[in-house]
Amino acid sequence: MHRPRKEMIAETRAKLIAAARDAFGTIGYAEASMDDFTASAGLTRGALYHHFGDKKGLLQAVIAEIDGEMALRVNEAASKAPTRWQHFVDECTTYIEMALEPEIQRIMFRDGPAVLGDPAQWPNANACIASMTEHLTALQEEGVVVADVDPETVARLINGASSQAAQRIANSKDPEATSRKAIAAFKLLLEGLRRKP
Amino acid sequence: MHRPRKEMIAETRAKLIAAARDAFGTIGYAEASMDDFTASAGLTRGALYHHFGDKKGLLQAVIAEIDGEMALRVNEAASKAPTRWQHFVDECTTYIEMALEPEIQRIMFRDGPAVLGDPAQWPNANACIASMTEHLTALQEEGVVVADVDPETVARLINGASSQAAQRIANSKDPEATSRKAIAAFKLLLEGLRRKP
DNA sequence: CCTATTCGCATACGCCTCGTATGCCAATTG
DNA sequence: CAATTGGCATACGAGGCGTATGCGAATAGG
Repeated sequence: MHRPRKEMIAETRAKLIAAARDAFGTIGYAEASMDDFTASAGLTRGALYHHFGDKKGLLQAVIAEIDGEMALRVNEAASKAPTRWQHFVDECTTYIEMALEPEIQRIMFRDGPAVLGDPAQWPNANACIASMTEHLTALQEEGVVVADVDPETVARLINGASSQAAQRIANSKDPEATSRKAIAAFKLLLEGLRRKP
Repeated sequence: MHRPRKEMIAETRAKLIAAARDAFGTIGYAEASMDDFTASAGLTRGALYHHFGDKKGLLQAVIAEIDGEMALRVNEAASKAPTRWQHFVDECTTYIEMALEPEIQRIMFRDGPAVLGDPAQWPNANACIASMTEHLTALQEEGVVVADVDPETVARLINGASSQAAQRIANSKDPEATSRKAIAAFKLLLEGLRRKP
């Protein structure tokens, strides 16, 4: 092995991110002790500060990783739709479904915004929004969606509604029924975007 | 004065809530030192623990207070609308406008959910949602809004979209323009709720 | 091949914040 | 007027964070 050094560094970073992701996703950012989860990765806080500056920096790295995964999953799930509009709707519902997962909900929709502020201003963590915005723009050009509205604004509104819907479903006593209700209401709101014939 | 005791207690509680509200709303919940803001109210943490149990308990009290104020303001602002649908729309836009205020944004939409969890499960802090839900129900009975959708679910989705919209506006370089775009997109989504003739 | 230097990471220290246990004094009660 | 309640302050211990410091291994230069 010619450069075990670089590999070791990458491995250390990966181990820290994985351990932090697990801790943040389960007990939450505030409750996660840096001493504890670095130890669970066989490291100490020294490595953390060296690579990420502080706890917030590590959270950013975790968020960037999750965001990338979400964008991949959303694109994959929606790519089979027959029409572009359906593709867009699938994208939104997939987004809600992902937001149901405790780890994503906690890190991306709760602790993340609380610690790092407005998600719209996160660096390298808006792949999903970017994708939705693109589709909305294309739909406007095709005349499917009304023209006089800002695509990214709509994407953000949808994003906000999704996270609420997901929280509601996740905390519901009957998640199945709540999910149906939420998705139905969601699709109704989306209908408002379509051009009337 | 026959019972200065009860008055003093109420005053202490009020002072703690006011001091905490100011601290939470400016520097944020996590950064707010209990020693600091109790001292700024001329008290100590002893009083805080006695009345509210812990820091979270005090946050709950602050949230309950703000929620009550928001509900009042929303109802007042929207009560002049000529039609019930317009009333409902005004309610939503007023909600967005309130969410622009840094204190409300920070406490109600960021730190609150991060510390206390799903806002839908907060005790005594859903007056706004309740009001919107009522109006949606009435609109369904009048045939203005499509019937096969759950009012509270819709109200929650709107709530989520509002908070996103507000954050976007607040962090924008041109808040005026961003606000117009957000409100326009928002109204468009609401149109999806109306029954097609 | 040997030396010098870099740097990844651990260790050690002090500060701050929180939660609890304890104590005091004023207001109420009889 | 004595007894008691309870509102609030003080004191203490534990744990988490950030910084300064140190060590050892991998690299680069001769």
